[in-house]
Amino acid sequence: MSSESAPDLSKPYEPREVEERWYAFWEKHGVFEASDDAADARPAYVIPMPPPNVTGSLHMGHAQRCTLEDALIRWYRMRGYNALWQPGIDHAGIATQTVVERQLQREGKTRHDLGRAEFLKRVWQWKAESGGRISVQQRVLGASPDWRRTKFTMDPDMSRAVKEAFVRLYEDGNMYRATRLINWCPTCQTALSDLEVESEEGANGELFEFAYKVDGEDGEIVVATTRPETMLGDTAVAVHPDDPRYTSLHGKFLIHPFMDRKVPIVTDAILVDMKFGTGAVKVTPAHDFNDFATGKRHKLQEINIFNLDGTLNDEGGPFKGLDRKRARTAVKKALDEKGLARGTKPHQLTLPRCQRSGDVVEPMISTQWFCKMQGMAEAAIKAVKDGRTQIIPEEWVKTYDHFLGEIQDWCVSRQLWWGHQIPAWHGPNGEIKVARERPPECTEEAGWTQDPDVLDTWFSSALWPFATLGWPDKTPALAKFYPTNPKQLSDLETGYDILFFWVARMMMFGLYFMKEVPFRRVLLSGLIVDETGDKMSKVKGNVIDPLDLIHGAEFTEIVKKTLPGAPEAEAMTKFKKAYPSAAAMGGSFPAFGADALRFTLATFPPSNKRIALAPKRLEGYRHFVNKIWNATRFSLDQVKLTAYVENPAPKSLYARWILSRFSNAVRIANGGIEGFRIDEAANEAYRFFWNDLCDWYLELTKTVLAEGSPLAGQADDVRAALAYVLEGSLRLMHPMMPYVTEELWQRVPKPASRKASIAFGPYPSLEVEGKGGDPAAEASMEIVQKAISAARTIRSEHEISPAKFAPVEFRTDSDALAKLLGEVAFSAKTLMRTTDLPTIAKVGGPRAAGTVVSVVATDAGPIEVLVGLKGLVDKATELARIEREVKRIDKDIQATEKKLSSKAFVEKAPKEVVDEANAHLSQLKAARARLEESRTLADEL
RNA sequence: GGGCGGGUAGCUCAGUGGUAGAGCGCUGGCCUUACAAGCCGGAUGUCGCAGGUUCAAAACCUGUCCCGCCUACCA
Repeated sequence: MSSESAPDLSKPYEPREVEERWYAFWEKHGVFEASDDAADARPAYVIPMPPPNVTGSLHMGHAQRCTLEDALIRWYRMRGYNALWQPGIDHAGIATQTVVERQLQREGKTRHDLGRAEFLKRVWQWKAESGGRISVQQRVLGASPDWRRTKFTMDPDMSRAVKEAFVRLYEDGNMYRATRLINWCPTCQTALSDLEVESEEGANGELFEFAYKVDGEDGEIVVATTRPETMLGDTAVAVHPDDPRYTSLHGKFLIHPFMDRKVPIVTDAILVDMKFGTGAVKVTPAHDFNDFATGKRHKLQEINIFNLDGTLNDEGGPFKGLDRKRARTAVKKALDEKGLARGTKPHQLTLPRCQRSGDVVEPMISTQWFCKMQGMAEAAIKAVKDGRTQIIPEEWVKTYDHFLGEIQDWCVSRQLWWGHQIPAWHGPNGEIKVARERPPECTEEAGWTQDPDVLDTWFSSALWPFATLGWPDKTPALAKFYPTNPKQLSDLETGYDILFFWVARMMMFGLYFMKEVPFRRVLLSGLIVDETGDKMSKVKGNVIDPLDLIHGAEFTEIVKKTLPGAPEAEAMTKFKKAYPSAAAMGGSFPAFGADALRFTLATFPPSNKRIALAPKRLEGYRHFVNKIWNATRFSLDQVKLTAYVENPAPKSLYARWILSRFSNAVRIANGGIEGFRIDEAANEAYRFFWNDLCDWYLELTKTVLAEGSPLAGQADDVRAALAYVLEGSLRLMHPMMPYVTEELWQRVPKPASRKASIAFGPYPSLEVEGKGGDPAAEASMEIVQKAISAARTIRSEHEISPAKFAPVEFRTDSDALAKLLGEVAFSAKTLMRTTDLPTIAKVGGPRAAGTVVSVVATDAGPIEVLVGLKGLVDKATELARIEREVKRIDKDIQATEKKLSSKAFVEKAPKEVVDEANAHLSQLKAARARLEESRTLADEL
């Protein structure tokens, strides 16, 4: 790295150039590469990356995945693991097909005009041109997967795995074809799995009532429905067997008003709730899940009234050709004209909608492929119960168990063209053969055709953890990275929203095909929402592109993307409403940089289900990045760090203290990342670096290194510790902030044993950096900090200008404390801004006129911090302050006395709690006495 | 309807039995020569509500209200 290309440290941190440069460097040095080599003795660790959709472009969810997974993978890598982050892209069946169909639409064509083969060519062409843009964007975030191993779920080897899996399931009797009621999306024209149906709650609908006339006699039965058009497919009306209102009608028939058929009255205690509505239910077995079951119980006819596009077919009689919505109106009108309508009531209903198209899903009878789930689900539940896979946070275990406990068979076939075509061949006489390759006897000439359907996108996703490693072949990668023994670490990190879609299915298939769980831990995190807590969606215009946060963007540019086509003013209003803190930033986002974005995303605990993205928060962490930048500059330029000292063993307090604080930070950070509490690691790094290192240590360093400092003898200690801690801090933060840490780490003094990149580690460890806790140094420094803070507070409260210097005195009866304060007096002088070195005296001596006292309680006894106010502060202000103080203390005294007067407390509470309370009380009383004294002294101001 | 989670400072959230915390915001003072993207101070809470257990509850128990999310076929 030539120094010419590196940015000038004296300027504020500019992320973009730095980020691009280091990413290229990492790729060049093969930082991300994992090894399959059986001879490689390093322990293995793997994270299968949730493959983003090929149609996708980077959104905040991806940024969150990248951040958390990259932090984990870098941490393991730095600790010497053979760490594989397996990247990939998902072919995203429906989504991709829709995109390309829309493209065709603009050319005035449909996929049917092209034919299957041509259409698929177009999709592949599209994929080659615009698919996978996302992996470029992931690089911007600093993601470090082993790109050489990128898999696309439609790659030939993935297809082979899919076929293998399907055939094995079929051969084992777990994949079967059946005709039953399934969820059908008329827009996508395909079957859907239960999971792909979303229910929209609280839609305002109505309950329409109408009458069926009884056949052969007077009388009628009134039924209620939210979907009047389905009455065209009614093949029964059900009543409760015990309902006295209808006893006389049992076994009789009703006249269908539009169709030439009689509708039987059946009794069914399962379907019918006597108390609801009229107690009579119309039964449409072909278009309602309950009715379907009822139909099976009573052997009712199943009449499908819809075409695949949702229009009425021949069974719709006079209404044939109408779509569902218009048919509803027409049927109601026709019933009314026949005098059968019996009014409507408002009714709240939940609409099942297709996850992709948003169209209302229609239950249809259809022949599909199903995968048996129950056995696999039980195994998957057991694996978590056994602890073979741990779900973190644990609260999700219940949800996981609940879902798998009630799971239905998985409808895996889709009537699409884009996807893995089902490896089954249909013969001329209805025979079916399932095979890895077309069986030789199943020729087209002999009338055999391959099943036209493709598999649910999630089918290939479910094979991801082992298919990407070469399964069904026994590859070295599979042996090394699939966690067949508990020592092979493997984590699956993702949003909880795909726990069922993906995680549970991987668990089931992993156990089924590999006989062992696909990962040792499942790490679930929350969903990123806008600043007001709303889900990000195109409609709401609140989607933020992570790249705009990283590189900066004008709001006018952003809103063109959030609500394309909408008037700018409207889009801007929505955007600013969704992000109030952005609105306060003016007209644009500055370039926050990838590190700031990552750090922000890293600070949310996984228990946080909704992560509100506040641009203001990013700003705070951008400041932090800059703080690191400046602190490093100061260390290099001012402190003149040139040498690195391994295992420093300083004698002086400050150096001992910062090493101890650092070791504490190292322990917390390691514990945090290990337990998937990256937020704890990030917060501790932030706190340590800013508060301990910058606010205290670097300030103290200045006093040690000041010209003519009596502390000059500590200079070597202080420098050695700083070099050690600074280099270590950068490594500590690298998993969360890869770029700035690399940029700075390259410049700081470091041991010769370090490799070319900070990414190679080592990560600060419990054994090295984390072992040096120094409780004595921490205790001493705490006292010093408290004493200095006390003086500062007094100065501030009395509004003594920093330009003016005040006399300060420390008083203590403890020799140890006196010694300590004597040692740090010179530093304290600067930090408290006093004219002369603070004097050290015994408690109880005479106090100068106009002196205010603050007491710092320590284990070795109290330290009184005396600040002379004479000539600096006016008397009235001082007296008023004393009054306020007296009031506060009196209140505290009362409360404490009351507590101590309680017999129960004194007798039952642990001794140390009682002692503490007593100590507290005596301190309060002493403080009270000093205040009285101060009042007298104030008179002399 | 069932399940899960949450209600703590203005905001976003930590905090699972011992004197209420952080960041941001607010506020007073400082251009103290690394950083004003900064430094030194300060204020702020009936810890949703009501009971209970306990010497002691934000935390544990019961009830209740509100808010999310997941799930379900009330016609």
